[in-house]
Amino acid sequence: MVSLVNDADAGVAGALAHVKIDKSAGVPIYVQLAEQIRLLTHEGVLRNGDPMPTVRTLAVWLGINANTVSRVYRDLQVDGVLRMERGVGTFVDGASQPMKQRDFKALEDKVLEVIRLGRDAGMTSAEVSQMIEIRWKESRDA
Amino acid sequence: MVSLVNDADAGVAGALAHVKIDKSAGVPIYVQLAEQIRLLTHEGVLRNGDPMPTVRTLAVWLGINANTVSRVYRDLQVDGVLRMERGVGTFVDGASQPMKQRDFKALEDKVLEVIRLGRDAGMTSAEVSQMIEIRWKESRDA
Amino acid sequence: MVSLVNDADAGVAGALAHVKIDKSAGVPIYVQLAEQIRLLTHEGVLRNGDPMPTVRTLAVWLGINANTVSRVYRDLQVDGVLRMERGVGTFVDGASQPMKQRDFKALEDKVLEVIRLGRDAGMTSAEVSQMIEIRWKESRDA
Amino acid sequence: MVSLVNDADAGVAGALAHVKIDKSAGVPIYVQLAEQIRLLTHEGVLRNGDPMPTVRTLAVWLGINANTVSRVYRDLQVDGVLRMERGVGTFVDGASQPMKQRDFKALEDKVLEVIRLGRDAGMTSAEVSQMIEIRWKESRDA
DNA sequence: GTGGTCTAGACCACG
DNA sequence: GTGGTCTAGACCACT
Repeated sequence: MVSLVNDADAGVAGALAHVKIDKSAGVPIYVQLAEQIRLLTHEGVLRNGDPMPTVRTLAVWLGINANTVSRVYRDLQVDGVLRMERGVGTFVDGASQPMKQRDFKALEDKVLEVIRLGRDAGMTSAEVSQMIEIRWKESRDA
Repeated sequence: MVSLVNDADAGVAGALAHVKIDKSAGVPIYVQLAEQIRLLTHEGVLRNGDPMPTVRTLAVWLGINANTVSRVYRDLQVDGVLRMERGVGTFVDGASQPMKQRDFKALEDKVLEVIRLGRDAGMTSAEVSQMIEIRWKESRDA
Repeated sequence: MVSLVNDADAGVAGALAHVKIDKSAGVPIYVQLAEQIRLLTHEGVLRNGDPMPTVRTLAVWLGINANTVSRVYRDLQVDGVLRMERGVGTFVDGASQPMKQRDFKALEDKVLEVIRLGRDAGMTSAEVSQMIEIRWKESRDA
Repeated sequence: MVSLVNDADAGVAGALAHVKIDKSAGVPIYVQLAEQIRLLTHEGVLRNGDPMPTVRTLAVWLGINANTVSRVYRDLQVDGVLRMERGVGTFVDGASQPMKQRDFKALEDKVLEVIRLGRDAGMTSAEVSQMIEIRWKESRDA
């Protein structure tokens, strides 16, 4: 399962294979991609120093435009998550510490339970996401 | 400053007080509102036959444009969640069965745990929402 | 000299008339525009609350693409200089205090002297700008 | 780790020590370098006949790519500022007369005043540079 | 009619 | 071959 496209791409081919873009979702593509990359750093799949695929390569992989990927990389660079070197490539840089594996597992388990409960009740994923957003803000303000 | 203009508005004032709109979120306002209304029907706060506030009233409450509320009502009517009666008002109609209270409580508990774990790891709410979306699709396709 | 294009545009037509874009300069267009807008806020020509021209209008005025203007507005919003309201328009927002008129006059006078001395010596404007950049960093690090 | 590989490098080591490259500036590296070399000729630090460092040496000193230095040397040769002799080296050649020391001092003083005033007003160096560019063109056209 | 997103594609700066 | 900028133009979200 080793990709031989080029060294940079091979490094994270597996990691970024998990990225899924829903073009018909209400959420803009660049937000989906940015948040999923952030998520992979928390998950520990992407770690500081790891090379990211080139803008064009990732665009092809995801079936989106290179400019869109470029915007995401730029936004994440401003945020300190990525570092772009002109003529060289893009690298994971200031990613926050990855979660401990058991913490991430715990989070994932809860997420799957939320999904099961929500789906059983006939909810949509957007509905559950909204529930997260609302409660997130409430508990922050509380 | 409680509005007593008509019974419809008074009827669900409490219920819709929980709706929160984030204008700066990536998610469009009309999606936020629609999904939150859906959520309230699952929660049992909005039940079949309940009168909804008028388009204008809700727009004022939420500080958003009346056209946006109008669109949401229209979408939810197409979806069978609301029923608009010309000259009379808008009512909750084909809402799915509300969840059993203990089921909703269980869901809410899991959601709060997800929020706690995610926030502890330094995640954003959008990041967790993306995690929900991704895992939702994966478990559906599995 | 009052422009009657529309209220928003009229408000700053005079102010933004000073903006000059050099498409063949080494400096990217979006940097030129962003810095010149910033400059106008320091100069006091653009003040908090002032409406900016629409993205498309300014693009036409400057003979550049709307996406380029859009990027500038977005960057300045992130920086807190502008505030964009969807469907409404863009406004000057968190601009720092404009300079006192005599301070600005003093700055402008010095700038004109620098230009005169540089030009007399056969320098290019880019050369003088580099001199500014170098000395700026040196005096900051000192 | 002072290089003594050849006399050319040693000759201007001090002069070129003042060159500063900002990789994250909006201005392309090759423009920064070219203008700074030009500036050093006006300043009188680099004089006709002076040997320049080899392309590779300067690239290492500045931490930039040799191709970039090479391009600058080529551009400056076309411009008549440098002369490249195959197999021998690169020399300052058609540089304009260096400024009289007191003139340069006057320019430098004004520049420092501009920097002080601009910084006090909360400006960025790019903002001041834009001011120079704009006023430069205006006073040229006037 | 506002800003926002996305695309396709050209050309440039840099290594 | 990398990222960066810019353009032209379509379509969408929102007021």
